[in-house]
Amino acid sequence: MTFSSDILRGHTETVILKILLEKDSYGYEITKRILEDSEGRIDIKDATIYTAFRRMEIDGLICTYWGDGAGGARRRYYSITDKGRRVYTEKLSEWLDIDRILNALIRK
Amino acid sequence: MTFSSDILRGHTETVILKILLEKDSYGYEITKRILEDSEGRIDIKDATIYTAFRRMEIDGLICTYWGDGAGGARRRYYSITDKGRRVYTEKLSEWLDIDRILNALIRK
DNA sequence: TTTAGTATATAATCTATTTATATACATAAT
DNA sequence: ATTATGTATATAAATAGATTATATACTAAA
Repeated sequence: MTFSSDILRGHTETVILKILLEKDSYGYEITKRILEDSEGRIDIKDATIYTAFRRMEIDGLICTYWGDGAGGARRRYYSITDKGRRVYTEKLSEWLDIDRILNALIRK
Repeated sequence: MTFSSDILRGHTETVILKILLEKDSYGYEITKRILEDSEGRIDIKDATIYTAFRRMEIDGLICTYWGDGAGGARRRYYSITDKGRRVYTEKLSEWLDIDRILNALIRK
C-alpha cells in the first residue's frame, strides 16, 4: 500500500462490492484487480480482504461457494446478494457526497 | 458524524493543516469550521481533535500557545510550522491521487 | 529440489476514532 | 439563586478495521 492504510479504510467493502457487481470472484483475483485498477497503488493485504469477506458474509452482503480450483490451489468464490447490491448503491451515493466535501475541506 | 468515522480517518490532519494555513486557530473553532464547511456532515469529536493536535505537535507540524480567553473559557491556539506546510503539500498531492483512484474503483 | 506463483486462513498487534467522564467560565432563562 | 446552555480543553478506556506474522497446500518452472 503506497497510500497510508487509513485511506482505504471505510472503502474496502465498497470496492469489493463494485467488483462483485460484475461477476463472482475470489480473494486473490480481487486483490490483483484492485492493484491493477489503482495503478499499482493499493495492495490490499491477505488478512484484510479475508476478514472483510468474513464480515460481509455475516452481514449478508455476499455469499460463498468453493470453486473446483482445477490446475492450482482451491478457490473460494464470492457472489453479491440483493442486500449487497442495495448497500453498494448506498455506499456509492455516500462516496459522491464525501468526495465533494473532502475536496472542499482539503484543497486550497 | 453522519458519515462512518472511518471515512475521515487519514484525512483529519490534512483538514486541520489546511485550516491553519489561513490563520492560527483553536480546537473548538476548527471543529465548528469543519462542521460548516462539510454541510453539517462531519462533526469531529473533542477527543479526536485534541488527540490529533497532540500527535501533530509531537510530529512538529504545529506549535501551540495560550490565548487570553477574554470573556469566556481559555483557548489554546495552534500555528502551522514550516514542516506542517510541507506535509500539507504532500498530503494534498496524495489526496488528488487517491481521489482519482477511488473514483475509478468505486463508481460504476 | 528449490524457488516462485497461486490461494486461503487466523491470532496477535497497531492505531485513529469514539464514548465516557471531568473541569471551568459566561450568559440567559426560570 | 440556580438551572440550563454555550464555550473550551483534556484524558482514560473501548472500538474496530487494517497490518504483521505465521501456517497450510498445490502447481510449474528452473
